Amino acid sequence: MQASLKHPNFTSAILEWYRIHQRDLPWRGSRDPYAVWLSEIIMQQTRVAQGTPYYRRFLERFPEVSDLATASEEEVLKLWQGLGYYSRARNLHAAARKVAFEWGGKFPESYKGLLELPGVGPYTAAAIASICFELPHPVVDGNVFRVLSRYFDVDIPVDTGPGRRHFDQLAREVMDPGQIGRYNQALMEFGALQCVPANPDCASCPLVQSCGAHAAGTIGQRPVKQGKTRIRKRYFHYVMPIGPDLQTLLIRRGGPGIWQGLYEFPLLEQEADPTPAEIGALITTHCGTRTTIGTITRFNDAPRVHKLSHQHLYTTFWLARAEGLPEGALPLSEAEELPVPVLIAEFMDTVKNSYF
DNA sequence: AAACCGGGGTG
DNA sequence: CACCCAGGTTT
Repeated sequence: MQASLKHPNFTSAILEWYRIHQRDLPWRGSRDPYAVWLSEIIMQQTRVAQGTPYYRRFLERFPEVSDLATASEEEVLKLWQGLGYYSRARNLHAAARKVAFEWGGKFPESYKGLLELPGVGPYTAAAIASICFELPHPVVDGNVFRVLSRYFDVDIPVDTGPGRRHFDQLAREVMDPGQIGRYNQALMEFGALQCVPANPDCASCPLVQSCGAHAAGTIGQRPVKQGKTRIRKRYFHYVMPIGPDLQTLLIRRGGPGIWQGLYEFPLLEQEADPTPAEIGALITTHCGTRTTIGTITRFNDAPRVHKLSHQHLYTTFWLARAEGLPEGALPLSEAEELPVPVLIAEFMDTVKNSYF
């Protein structure tokens, strides 16, 4: 078994561990750039268990990159709904169009070329280049940061420029260029299953005897991160207009900010409860002066807290009887065809079951 | 360099 | 509750 020059022990142990413990994932074994790219974008900052159903649905609906390229962005976002980080979906669509319409349906076969795809950064380019084309680029993801920072007991923060450069170099030194695709997947799999973030089972680890952090007792402090993420509180008041024929209105959210391209009900962002006049003005803004508001009822007594990574959304839903809604108004059944945030999808479900 | 971007799982 | 997840883009 060939291995890296500088740390053959580490490299061969990872590969041997992988031979025994690797999971049977749907995209594993494929060297088709489209399938590998799709899996990598979906799995960015996403657990395998959460992303796998999406991967299957995308590949079934879009068997080839041309199918994805000719679809509407709205359909792509709808299929992405619930997975989060929706810029991934918009970039996925844009990248597919680039491959299909500018590059003749063929993915770039170099690291630099792959980086030109929107949504493809250093990690994803290295993953595709190594898995599909056996190009000697080490992947450096969250798993790799953790495994290397522990094995070499590195206390340089991983989320800094110097840290990034240090771990890139380290990853390069321990890689096996002779089977780079397999090795990259092995290292990530090792991080995902063996060298886990909390309470790793070091007793069963094949590298325990040479692990720096284990010897130093610093396993729980690796990797070092400096990032401090403050959570912002926001107060949303969604007003769902309901016409005489139970039609409603959804608005496409623009940028910048969360949920770009997704649909939501007319929104007032303020802490205090909106007055009937404010709700009327909101509806007028979106529907024009021909629309009139009838009874307004508060749907949820206490604000529903929707938690994102960096924001807590304290949300109240209001139902507003309305007449003279514009042409764009939709029956609820059609509204469900549009891509919406999970918060809105859950509300629409509740309304359907309790109100009508 | 730092901020921003989702939703869900886990201890 | 804090942390993390097969990260990338924008400012």
